[in-house]
Amino acid sequence: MKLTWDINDSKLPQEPKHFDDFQEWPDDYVQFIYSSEEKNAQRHLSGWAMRNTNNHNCQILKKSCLGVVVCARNCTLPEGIKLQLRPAICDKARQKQQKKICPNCNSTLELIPCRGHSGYPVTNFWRLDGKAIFFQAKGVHDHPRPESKSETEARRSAVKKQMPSSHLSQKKQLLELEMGRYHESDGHFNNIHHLPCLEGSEKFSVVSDTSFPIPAQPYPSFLSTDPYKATYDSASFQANMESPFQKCPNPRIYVPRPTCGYEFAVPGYVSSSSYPALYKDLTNTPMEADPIIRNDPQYSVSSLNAHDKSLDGFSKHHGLKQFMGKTDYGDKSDYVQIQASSNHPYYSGDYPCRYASPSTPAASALQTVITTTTKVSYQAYKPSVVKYSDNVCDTKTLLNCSHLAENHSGTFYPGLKVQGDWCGVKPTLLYEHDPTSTKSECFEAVDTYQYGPNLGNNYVEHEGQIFRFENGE
DNA sequence: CGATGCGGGGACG
DNA sequence: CGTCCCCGCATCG
Repeated sequence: MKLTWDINDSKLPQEPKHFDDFQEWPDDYVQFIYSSEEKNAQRHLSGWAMRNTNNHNCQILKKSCLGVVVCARNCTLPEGIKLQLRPAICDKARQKQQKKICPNCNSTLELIPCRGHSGYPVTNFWRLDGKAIFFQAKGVHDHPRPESKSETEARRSAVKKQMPSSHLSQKKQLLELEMGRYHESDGHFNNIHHLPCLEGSEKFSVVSDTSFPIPAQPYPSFLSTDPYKATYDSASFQANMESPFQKCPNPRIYVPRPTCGYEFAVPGYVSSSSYPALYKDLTNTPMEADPIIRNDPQYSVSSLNAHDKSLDGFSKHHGLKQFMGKTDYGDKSDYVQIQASSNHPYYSGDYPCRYASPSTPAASALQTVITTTTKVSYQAYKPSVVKYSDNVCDTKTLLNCSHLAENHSGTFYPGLKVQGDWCGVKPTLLYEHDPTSTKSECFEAVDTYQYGPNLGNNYVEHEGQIFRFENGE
């Protein structure tokens, strides 16, 4: 169906039978047709950092991928995670961004350009035609996913709020605290409960790990209430869910060798504001082994925004589950594509070198990644070899954790309130509560990115994940 | 401050 | 020409 048209065709399919659900992380040579009502599509949004490219064709909007910003030393954060920041779209801002230092090792940050399309950046094309928005992507991202736009925005908003009161010393303290806690909590959902909200309410967003297949989940009915936001979230949500499966093939691309560890990709972004984001590995197995960081989108949990996640959590709480189901068709298409792409010749070469760190021992079961709003996203991986089916298995394993998650919900949730907007919808909400005010401080002084776990977010995410599992079951 | 779009221009093939 | 990229301008949140 999707190959029946090309973005450059003089005439595109009229009145498509159905519209695709918004895909936050399109990858590979894929095409989608969104409803002109879809806000994310209207805004030409993408999880990838895409910048406008002049193609001298006002009918077709072309955007090219900026890649991802990582630590020049490719250092591994305490938990085996790596920074994967979203490149600023604005050239000027990007240059500034690259002058900042890695919060973990103080080395410089590095922009990994995207060369997934015949050596050129992956390109995305958008074209509005009647009631449909045609989307076409060309190329396979040869780099890890950066933090999603929503995560970035959440981080910023959080920063703004907190900045006023933040102090460096406090920030540092917070950071330390988080780290310590982080360690303590290794890997268990339960731990999450224990985690204090370091950041302040605002900053952290938790990212769940999307590595496993996520069954369709019901969406909160309220989503429908706010079409716009709801759609957005749902879209991203779906994307996240789908991505894991779809992209499984890609893992190889990023990480050539099969490893069994968990990988965590944590984009922590802390530029001026630092939010420590705490993330935990939900899996039972801690990441003690060195987790290899992979860039695989699939694995990256980051794809899910805190919002999304929170959304999930909410949905659960609310008992709205219907929504999830809808993601399906998108998945299918993706899945197919993925398979096709699995063999991509691209990247495999460089990427590994750049990104691949020592492989980590395989972790076992579940992996959850929690990210701060800021953007730390953890990615847990399974062995690179993992396939969809494998993921499924994991999922099952993970299911065990569901109860944990629920506990979380009970525990934390209350604390986290959903204020006017949905957490899922708006990142800011997440931040608003911060149980521990102290943490919220961000360090600005150095412009480093911090990462830390966020309780609220974590909570949400966990739930979301749990949810997923349940559904899957 | 940045994200986005737009569009002129230059460099290449 | 077509493809890419750079740059400035403008709008908007």
